[in-house]
Amino acid sequence: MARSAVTVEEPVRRRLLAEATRLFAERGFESTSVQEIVAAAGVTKGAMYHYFGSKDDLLHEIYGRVLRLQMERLTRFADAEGPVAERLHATAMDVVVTTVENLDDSKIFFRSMHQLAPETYKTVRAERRRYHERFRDLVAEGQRAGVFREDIPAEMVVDFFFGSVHHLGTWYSPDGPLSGQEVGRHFADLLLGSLGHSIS
Amino acid sequence: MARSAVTVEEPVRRRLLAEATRLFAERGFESTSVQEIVAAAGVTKGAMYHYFGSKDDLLHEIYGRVLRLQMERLTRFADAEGPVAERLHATAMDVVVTTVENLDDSKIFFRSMHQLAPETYKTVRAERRRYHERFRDLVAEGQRAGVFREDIPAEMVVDFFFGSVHHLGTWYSPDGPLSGQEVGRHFADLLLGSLGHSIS
Amino acid sequence: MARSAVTVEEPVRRRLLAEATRLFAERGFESTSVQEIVAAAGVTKGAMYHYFGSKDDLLHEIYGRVLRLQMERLTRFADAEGPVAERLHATAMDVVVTTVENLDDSKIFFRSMHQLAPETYKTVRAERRRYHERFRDLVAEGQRAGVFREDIPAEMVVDFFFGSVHHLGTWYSPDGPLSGQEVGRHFADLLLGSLGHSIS
Amino acid sequence: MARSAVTVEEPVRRRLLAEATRLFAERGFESTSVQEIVAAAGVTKGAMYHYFGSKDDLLHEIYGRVLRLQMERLTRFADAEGPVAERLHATAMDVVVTTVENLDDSKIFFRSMHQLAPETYKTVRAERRRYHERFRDLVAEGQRAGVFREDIPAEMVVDFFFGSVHHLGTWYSPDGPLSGQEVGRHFADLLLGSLGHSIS
DNA sequence: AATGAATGAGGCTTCATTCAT
DNA sequence: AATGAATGAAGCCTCATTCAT
Repeated sequence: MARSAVTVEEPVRRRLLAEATRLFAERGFESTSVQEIVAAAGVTKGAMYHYFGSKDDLLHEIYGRVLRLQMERLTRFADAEGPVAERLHATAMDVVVTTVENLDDSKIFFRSMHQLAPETYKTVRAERRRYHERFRDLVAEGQRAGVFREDIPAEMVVDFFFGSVHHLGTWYSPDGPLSGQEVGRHFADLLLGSLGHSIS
Repeated sequence: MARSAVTVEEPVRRRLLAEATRLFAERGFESTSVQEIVAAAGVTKGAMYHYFGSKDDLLHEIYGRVLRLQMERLTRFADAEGPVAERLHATAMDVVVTTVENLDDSKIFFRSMHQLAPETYKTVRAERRRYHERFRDLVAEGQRAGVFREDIPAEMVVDFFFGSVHHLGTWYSPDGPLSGQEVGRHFADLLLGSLGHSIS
Repeated sequence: MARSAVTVEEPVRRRLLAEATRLFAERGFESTSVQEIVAAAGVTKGAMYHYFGSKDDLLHEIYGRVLRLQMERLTRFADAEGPVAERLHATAMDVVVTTVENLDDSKIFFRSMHQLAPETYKTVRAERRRYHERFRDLVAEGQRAGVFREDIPAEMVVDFFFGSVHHLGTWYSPDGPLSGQEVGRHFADLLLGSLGHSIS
Repeated sequence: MARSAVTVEEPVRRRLLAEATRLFAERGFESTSVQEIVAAAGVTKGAMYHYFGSKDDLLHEIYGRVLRLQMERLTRFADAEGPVAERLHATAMDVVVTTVENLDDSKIFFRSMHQLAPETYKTVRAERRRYHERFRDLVAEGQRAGVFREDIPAEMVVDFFFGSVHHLGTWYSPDGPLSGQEVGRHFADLLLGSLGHSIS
């Protein structure tokens, strides 16, 4: 079964990550066995340990992918042109849309964070903090510009908002009546409103 | 073995619940072994299985306690006298204060919900829904009264706010600079603000 | 709740033995827990350990009762008057009838014998041997008298017959079409027939 | 690790089945721990659970092997040529010889049947019934042919005889004075005699 | 005569991981 | 690149029994 030498992708590796993500989201990291993952991916344990050093490693890679994606999107929107209120609104919307489009990742994120090895845990926390800081800077920028209320610490506004976003995994369903865009708009409106600014 | 009338020792059952709560919050339900729980409570496994049918049962009882407490507090504040905006503000503050006072319970709540037996899971979801509904009614009442913006579904406002509350377990620390009251005030302000109303 | 000082029976003890017999027959000695027995008898563990030294002791008492009953019946029939063939036939019938009337005892007998403490086990085996020997003597008596074939050791005839009797617990049901008397007659006929003698 | 071509070591699976059979026969299914089985087979528990789904599964496989063997032998003898009385005699002898050659299987059969999962239990009962029916057909054939007495249901004759056979495990010892052949001849003689027919 | 809390040993099973091939 | 047999540690739970009352 010869493969093209050019388009060498690693379907096995990708399948393993995909199934692991799905299963971790569905039943949690601790309640998912390596056996279940490899069975879902249609391979054997040996194959998994060929591509990943451990079950923890799988989780670690998922976190890496999520963090990279989130940061990339956030940066793109936050660094755009335009008034800060509009940028924050657009960014908040995109955060929700991205989360909804990768709901499994979101479900895994906080629920399984503690299962990471201490080293990895620290790295993820730090990366996540940078993510929050970029968002916080946007809020602070608006406060300094006088378009947002200043009596609430920007840091807390961020925790307030991202709490809501993280919670999406608990109630949002793509089969429900609302699209990610719609939820995003509402959430962004609520955020701007809570900052004493109305954009829409 | 007569008991000292003064040092009424904590009953075993209570100690088990307390230690289980602490450990589940600290490292998760799945990552906490029964052995660790009974060791922390200073009893043997047999004693635990005398009081609780299973490890799941322990978790179940914790949920029962949490739900009862939350509902009781919410009802008390929501049913008070006064303008709806003030009642919502006070209720929101109390939700935060209660959560912060029982941060371990909060950490356990969403993270370990999926480990409940399907039957129990349903019961907990239903009870939690009733809780949300009572809060939502307050928001809807204000919308009908014309004091809150009406272009966002009350249901979504509730999910938005409780997401933030649930997230507290992730970042709030009683040793930090802010008291539960302070965070509560900020959160309530943000909530009211997001509804287009300013109370403080 | 004063009791008559005269008719002091011990209903608890009796209930415990009865329920234990039923449960041991139904699911085996090892698969029946003390908890199940006392629950069925409507008492607590403490009560059971008041009357019986151990779970093994319960089993032991059941064996004692069975052995006593069997030996008593066998002796009565074997020692009666009349031709040996008639006595063997009547005895064999009675063995079957008695077994069928106490089918639970029969189910327990061989299945749980190995669970007895070595000491008790020996005693039961010895008592059972005496039982067999009395039956064997009857066969041998008939062989010496020339009414039974002599080319098969009496001992083996006894094992052959009691195997069939013990097996009753596996297939006989009091709700089935045959009474214990009927099965007894057939079995006795088969036994006599196998000895080359026809009585009915 | 190349294998010597001479001492082809018993595969782990086979060793486990062999030791389990021996131990179940010796002390019963419930009183034999998985630990004892794997220790006897010289492997670890993990190895056992690699080959068998559970302790019950081990028992199930033993039953499968026994049933297959019994049916195969019975069919071969029952379907042979010759007068029905001779065929029944030969078959009965072979049943005894086979039982004695696999005495451990026989000891396990009835004693541990109840420990099988309900599903498996039914299957085994059904298979066993087919086995009995083949034997019963032989008896009925002789009755219709007029060579066996007809006043006792063939079904009962079968239960009578197989009771004796099953009981062998209780008293027969390969170290005793009688060979399996000898016991088989006696048992077959007794069976034929009980049917009013003398063959030897 | 009887309770019920508590023990401690042991039972079955799961699981992440390794290793020779 | 991938297999699958095997390990060893750990997990949850059951159970006969004891003991103070």
